Amino acid sequence: MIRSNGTFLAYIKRLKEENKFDWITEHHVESGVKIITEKTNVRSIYLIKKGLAKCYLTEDTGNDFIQEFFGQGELFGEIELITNDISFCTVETLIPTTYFKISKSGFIHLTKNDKSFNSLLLSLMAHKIQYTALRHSYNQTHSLEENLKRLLEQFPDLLLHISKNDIANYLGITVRSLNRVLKEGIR
Amino acid sequence: MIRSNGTFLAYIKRLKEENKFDWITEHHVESGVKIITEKTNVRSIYLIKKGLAKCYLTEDTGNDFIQEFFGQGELFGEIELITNDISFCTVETLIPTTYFKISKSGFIHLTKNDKSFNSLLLSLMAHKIQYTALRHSYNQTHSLEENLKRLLEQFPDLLLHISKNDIANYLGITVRSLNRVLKEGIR
DNA sequence: CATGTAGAAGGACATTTGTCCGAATTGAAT
DNA sequence: ATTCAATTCGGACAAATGTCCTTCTACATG
Repeated sequence: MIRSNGTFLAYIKRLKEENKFDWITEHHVESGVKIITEKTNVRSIYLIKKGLAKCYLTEDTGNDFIQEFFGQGELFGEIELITNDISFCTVETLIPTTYFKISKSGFIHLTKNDKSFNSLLLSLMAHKIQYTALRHSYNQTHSLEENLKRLLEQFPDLLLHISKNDIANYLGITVRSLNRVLKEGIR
Repeated sequence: MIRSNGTFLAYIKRLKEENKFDWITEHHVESGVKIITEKTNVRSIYLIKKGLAKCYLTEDTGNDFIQEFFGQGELFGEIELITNDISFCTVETLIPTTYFKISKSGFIHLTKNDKSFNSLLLSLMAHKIQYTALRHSYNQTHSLEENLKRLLEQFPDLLLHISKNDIANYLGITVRSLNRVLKEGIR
């Protein structure tokens, strides 16, 4: 659910502090800002220093599917730069958020010339694939009640930060169903 | 659904033909063979030259979740080698299948010293992430009927190769529901 | 304080999907 | 062709989930 990655963040922080590369910049935005928009070009990679954002796709049905919530240390934009595609999702902040931004040329330079960076990137992507597979497997083979229970155990204060609508979209259900299960009680 | 990747396969074929590395071997197995087993160590990466396999997880409920069907050119095992974890899925052939196998040390050598390989690997993993996100997004926001319709349009002879049980597990439904929708007719 | 508005909650009913089980079908063996 | 076992299919009902809409609540504004 709320993804985070300490090692990668520490590495980028160090790169920036060493001031080797002026193409690493730091930014701060308020809640509700779209850092990346679906179906537009992506020109940089982004790394959350502090904050929370939702990564979602809007389908032709009008429904949103929340892929993941991004927390501290989460990287995004790299997929689009590698595949050379327009973005397949929107990343929107849920609370005031600080992030690092690395330009496309900077990113390409790092992947080609910085072996540590390259290996951290591979690791990060491999974990994304693994994590996603495990999540969808669990969600698809368990009841809504079990899925929600697991989620609340992992993130007890989930409901404080994230609206019910977003949680429902993350689980692929309606708010009505979410309320029902919350009411009936998590046993 | 049936994933395939031409560029990567061609690259590995060439590597093998040039005979530079004796740690690329070719294997053939019958239908129903598990190339990788869940929760065991992975010692190599595997690349399908010709054939078809299913990649699935078995949950504590006893239900299987089929992550993906692997066709020609599909790579697997790389995630586990990168994250240094035991396997999170089982890969089992559905028809007689030929595949290449590259040892862990060979794989690590390639990622570190072969820039073309490294870049093909990054691209392949990025596409896996993108593809998976789009698939689950679609499946979660559309009706069973629409999901099945889309699947059959993409793979008209799906039912010839893959059992209904596997298709149901891929879609996260029961065979009963699958039959119902097939019967009611895809409009 | 009164009023309006937006969002949250839940009742009532419709629809979808699952469970259970018996009927139909297939294929192998005699 | 007949029998048997294994598999597939689908009917009937149960349970889960969605849709629609009303009520409730909180908060902003005149």
